[in-house]
Amino acid sequence: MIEQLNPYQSQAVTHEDGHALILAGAGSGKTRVLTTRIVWLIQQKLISPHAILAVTFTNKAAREMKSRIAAMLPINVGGMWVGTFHGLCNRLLRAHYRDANLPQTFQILDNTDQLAAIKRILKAGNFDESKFPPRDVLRFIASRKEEGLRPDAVQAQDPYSLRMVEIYRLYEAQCQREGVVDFAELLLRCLELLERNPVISQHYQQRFQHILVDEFQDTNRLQYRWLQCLAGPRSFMFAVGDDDQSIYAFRGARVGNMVDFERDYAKGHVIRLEQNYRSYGHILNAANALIANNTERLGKNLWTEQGEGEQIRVMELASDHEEAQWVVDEVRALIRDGMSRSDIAILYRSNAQSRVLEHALFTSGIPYRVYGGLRFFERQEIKHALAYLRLTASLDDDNSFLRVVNFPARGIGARTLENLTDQARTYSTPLAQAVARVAGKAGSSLVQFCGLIQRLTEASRTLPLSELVDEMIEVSGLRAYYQTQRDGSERLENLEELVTAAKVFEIEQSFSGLPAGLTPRQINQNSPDPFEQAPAIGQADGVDEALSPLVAFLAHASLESGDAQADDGTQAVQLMTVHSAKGLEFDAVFLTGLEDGLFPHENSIHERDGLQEERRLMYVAMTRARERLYMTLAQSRMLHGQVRYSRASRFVEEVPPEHLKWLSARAADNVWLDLAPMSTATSGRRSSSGAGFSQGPGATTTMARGVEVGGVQYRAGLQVSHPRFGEGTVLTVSGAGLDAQAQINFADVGVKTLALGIAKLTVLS
DNA sequence: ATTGTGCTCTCTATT
DNA sequence: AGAGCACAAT
Repeated sequence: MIEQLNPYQSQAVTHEDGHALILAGAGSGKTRVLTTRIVWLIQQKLISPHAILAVTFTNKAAREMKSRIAAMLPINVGGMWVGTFHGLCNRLLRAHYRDANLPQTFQILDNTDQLAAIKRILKAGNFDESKFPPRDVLRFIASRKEEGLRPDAVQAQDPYSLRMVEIYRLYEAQCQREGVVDFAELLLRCLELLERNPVISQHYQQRFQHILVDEFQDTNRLQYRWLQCLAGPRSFMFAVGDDDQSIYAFRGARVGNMVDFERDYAKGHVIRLEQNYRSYGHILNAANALIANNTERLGKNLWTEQGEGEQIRVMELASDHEEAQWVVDEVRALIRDGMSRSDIAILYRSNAQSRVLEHALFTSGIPYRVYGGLRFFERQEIKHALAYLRLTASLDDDNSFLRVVNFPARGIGARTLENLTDQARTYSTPLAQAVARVAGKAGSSLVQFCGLIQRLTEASRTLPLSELVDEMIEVSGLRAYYQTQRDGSERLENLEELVTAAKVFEIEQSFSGLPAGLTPRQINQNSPDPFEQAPAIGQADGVDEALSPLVAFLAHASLESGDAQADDGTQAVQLMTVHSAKGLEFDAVFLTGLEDGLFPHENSIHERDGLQEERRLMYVAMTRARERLYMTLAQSRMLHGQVRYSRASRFVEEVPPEHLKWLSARAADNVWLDLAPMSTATSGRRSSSGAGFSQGPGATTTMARGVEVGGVQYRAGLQVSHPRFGEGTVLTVSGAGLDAQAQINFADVGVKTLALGIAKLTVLS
C-alpha cells in the first residue's frame, strides 16, 4: 500500500515524530493519504481503531473515508470515531448529556428551525423585525457562538448591539427550556463539556492517540479549541488542508488556523503534496494561474506528469435556457462517446441555477441527480412529519408544537395560540402543558391535539420506528391532507419515503457497531470506555438510559439533511453547487453561470476578502475536472423573476488565453442579436427565434458532418419544418442510417432531438 | 375566529 | 419559488 505512494505522500502516511501539518493541493491524493495513514497506524503501528479520531466536514467525506478503510481492513468501521465535527459532538453530548446539562432527547435545530425560534423570541419580546431582521439575528448568534462567546461574554456598548445580546440571551434561555440545540451550540456545548470536566476530557485525551483532521483550512476557532481539548499530551495530531481551498469563511472558517497549528503543534513538520494526479496540464495550469491572483497564500505549486490534455472549452450563450440546452447537448455527446454519466458533473454557484439545467436534462431524458438544494429532510411535508415525531419524543418542544398544532388545519387559529402562549408564559410551562387552561371550542381542539400526541408517544414505546412513522402520518391527518391537495402526490410520495428512510435507519442501527443507545457508564469507574461496551438498543442492561430509536432517527435527520438519500444505483449526471463539489472529481466538468455578479457573487465583489474567497471557490471548481473542463456563461438570465444581463466573469479573464478554447466568438467581439425580444418574452421560456443561438466557429465535431437519410442531405444550418413542432434550424447531426439523429432548434418549442428516419421533416432551404 | 386567496418581498454557499 | 401579509369569504 505504501509502495504506491510518492515520497511525500509516504512521508506523510508514516510520519512518526509528533504532530504534522500536510499542505495538500487539489488532487494530490489527500484522502488517500488520510485513509492510508489510518490503515498504516492500525496495521503497522498496532494502534487500536478505538484510539483513532478522524474528523471531516461533510457526511459525504466521512462515508468515503470509512468505506475506503473498510476496503483495506477487516474491521467494523461503524464503531470507529470517524465523522463530522457536528456528528461527533452529537455523539459526545448524548453520552454525557447530564454533564452537558441537556435532556437526553435533545433535538437539533437546522437553519429553518433556528429562524423560527428566533422569530418567536422577537414576537414575544415585541422587537421590531425590520430593525432586527431574523436572518441578521441568526448570523449574530451563530458568529458569537463560533467565537465561543456566551451572551455575558459579548462586548457590547451601542444600543443596537446591546439589544442583539438581549435577544441572544432570550434565545439561549428558550432553547434550554425546550431542550433544543442549534448547529453552533453542538460544538460550543461540547467544548464547554470538555473544558469543565477534566475527568471526561482526560479520558478522551488518553483514548485518542491519533487525531486526524480533514479540510483543516475550514475549521473555525471553536473547532480548533475542540481539537485542542481532545488532544492530550501524548496524542498526535495530523491535520490536512489546503489554504487555496478555504471556502467557508462565511461560516467562520479561519485559514489562520493552519498557521496557528504549525506554531502550536506541527513546529516545522510540514509536508507539501504538490503533485497532482487528477487533472491534465491545461486545466491544472489554468487553475494555478487563476489562484495566483490571490495574496497571502501559504504557497504551493501544483504540477502534473500527465500531458497538456485538452484546453478548457468556453461557450457564451444568449440566455440561461440556451446555456442549459447547450450543456445538455454536450453531455449527450459525451455519453454517446462512451463517458459514464456519473463521471460528468454540472456545477453552479448557487442552487437557484439548477432549475433550468434540470428542466433541460429532464426533457432530454438524461438521468441526473441533484445534490443539495432543497434536501429531503428540509421539504415542508417532511418537516411537518418530523415536528410530529419530535413532539412525540418530547412534549416540551414548542417550536414543533407551533409548527403542527394547526397543520393540517383543525380550527386552532392565531387568536387561540396567543391565549395559549400567554398562559404558558404566565405559568412558565411548555405550550403543551398550558392547553388545559384554554377554554372554549378551540380549547377542546387543543386537548384533542395533545391526546393525539400522547397516543403517539405511547405507540412509540411498542411499535418499531418505521411503523410509528407510518402511524403518525395517518393519525396526524397528514396523509389525508395531501391526498386532497392538487399537487400533493409528490409530497405524499416523500412521506412514504420517510417511512422507508426510517426502515433503513432501523436496519442500519441493528447492524452498526455503534448503537445509538450509548450509555455513559461512569468513566471514573473501572469501565475504561463508555463506548466500547455500550449495550445495543434494547439490551437489558441499558434500557432506561438507552437512546430511543426515535430520538436517534431525529438526530440523524437533522445532521444529515439527506444527501445520502436513495442512491438507486442508476448512473446519473451529477448536479451540485461548487461548494458541495469540494473533494470530488469527475472526468468532465461543466462550470456554468460564469458571469460577473453570479460568480463571483455580487455580495462579495466589493470586499477584497470576499473576492479572494470567490476565487478560491473558482479554483476548487476548476480542479474538480480530470480530462475535460467546460466553462459556460449566459448573457441574460432569469433571476428573482427578472431578466438580468451580465458580462463574462472576471475569472474567465484571469485564465491565460492559451488554456482556453472559445467555442463561441470571444466575449468581447461578440455581437448579439435579438436581446430585446427575449426580455419581453412573456413566458420567459425560450428566445423567440433561433437568431441568438450561435454555435460559434469551433463547435463540436459532430456538427460538421452531413448525414444522408432518404435521399436528403442533412447538415447543420439546414432549415426544416415539422408537422407538430413547426419551423426550425438543424444544429447537429449524428449517427447513420436508422440511427441518424438531428438536433433541431425549433422557433416555437426549442431544441429537440429527432430520429431522421422517423420524423416527418420537410426541407425548407 | 378561521381559512383561503392574491400580492409583495427576498434570494450565496453547509453542518 | 417560497414565505409573510392583507383582505374577503365562510
